Amino acid sequence: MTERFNLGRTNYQRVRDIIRNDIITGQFRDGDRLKISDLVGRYGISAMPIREALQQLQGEGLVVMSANRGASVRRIDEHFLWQMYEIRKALEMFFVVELAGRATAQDVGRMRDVLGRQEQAIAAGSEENLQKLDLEFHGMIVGATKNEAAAAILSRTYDLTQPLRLRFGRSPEQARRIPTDHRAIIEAIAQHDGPRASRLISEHINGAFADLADAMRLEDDSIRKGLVKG
Amino acid sequence: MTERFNLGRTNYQRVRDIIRNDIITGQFRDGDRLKISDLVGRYGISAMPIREALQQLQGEGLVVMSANRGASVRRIDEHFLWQMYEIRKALEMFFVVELAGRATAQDVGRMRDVLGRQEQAIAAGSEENLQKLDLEFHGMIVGATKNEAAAAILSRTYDLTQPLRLRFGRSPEQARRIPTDHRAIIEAIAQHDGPRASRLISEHINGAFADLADAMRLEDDSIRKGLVKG
DNA sequence: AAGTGGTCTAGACCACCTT
DNA sequence: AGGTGGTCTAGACCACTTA
Repeated sequence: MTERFNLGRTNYQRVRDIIRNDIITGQFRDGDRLKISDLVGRYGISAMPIREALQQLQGEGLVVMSANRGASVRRIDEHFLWQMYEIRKALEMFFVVELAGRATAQDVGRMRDVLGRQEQAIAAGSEENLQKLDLEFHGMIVGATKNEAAAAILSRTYDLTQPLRLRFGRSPEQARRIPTDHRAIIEAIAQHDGPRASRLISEHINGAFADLADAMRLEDDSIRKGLVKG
Repeated sequence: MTERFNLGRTNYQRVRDIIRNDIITGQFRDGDRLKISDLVGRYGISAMPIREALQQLQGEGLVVMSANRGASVRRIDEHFLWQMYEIRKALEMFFVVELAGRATAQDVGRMRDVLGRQEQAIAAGSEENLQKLDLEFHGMIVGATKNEAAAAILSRTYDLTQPLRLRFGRSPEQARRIPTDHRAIIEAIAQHDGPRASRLISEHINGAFADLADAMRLEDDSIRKGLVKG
């Protein structure tokens, strides 16, 4: 009997999680080719488990594969970004109405707790934690009615936009707006005011999209003017 | 130079499309195990391309895989079905408001055209066509603002519920309700009445869910009483 | 302890691009 | 034609189950 380090995980799962993480944290960027031969060297396993990992990531939308041409990290332009935020609005505006209709004091307490941790993350200047807590907050809204499938879709939209958020950062005013907006949303939920919560969410998400799209356009302009190398 | 039958498609893509189709049309059912060795025999190719096809289908939600235990067709219980219909409501209630705000006569004309073909499909008793046209109608609402990602999500919820619809069929009254509901929705859109369109969509989808869930419960009861073999 | 069936590797194969 | 790199096969390997 030999030691077990394995815990029921297979190579393709491990590699999938590593590649996903490398994409989300910006190690592989937007449009980068993911060549099997490179990845074979990088991870020390053979081609097939890597291909399987890429197939799954394609299913999650992070990676694009085409026949006989291999894989690359999905390129995210402004139109695609806009689509992600529209999907978030659709899901959250709908689910927050349901939540507001039947939120308990405990639900509200949990949301306030996340809010507090967000304020700490901003004080500590941790964009990565802020992003995680933002998904936790919005996930509480969408998953509150035990709709795990909807929560998974929301989470995938975060995976797709997080690389850009990490890359472009956030101004202090933009960061401070997050807990302010969230506090107002929590109040509306606590008062069982679905329509107001829904409207506040919509405005909050519009603002988040505008901030990010502006930052993107700024970089694009810089590249065009040759100020930063592409 | 030899002849080309290939057209740039690879084995894993072909097999993926075949398996997807076999699931959607009910050849493989709800919960069936998909054993690689069976599929190797069935399709005459080796294990790896089949595994890749299954990985992709897992990404689409049709198949569930677990480490060292292989794949099976996702089992769809009432809770999961309910989640799919909630997601549809969230997407369509949101996007129909946008569409109603700026629908042209041409948009409305195209929707009426689909409506006409639905009536023909019902007259012809073709559940499969009816289902396709239903997705086409709802896809026009969600995709109208060029949100291909949202349209893709909607389409996946159809892939997941269609097998049950084909299995349980639909009473004549249930079938007739579809074009009636759709006509009312088109009218609200034509009059640029977003809130009404949104409410009508919500009711329409609630009705569709209730019909299907009832049929499912009926079969479950029959199995429990031993009237039909499981 | 054997059986079943999923997973991984090495290397052949083949599609597509460049010259 | 040659090069690059994605795809496929055969068979070994290994996790998990049943006896």
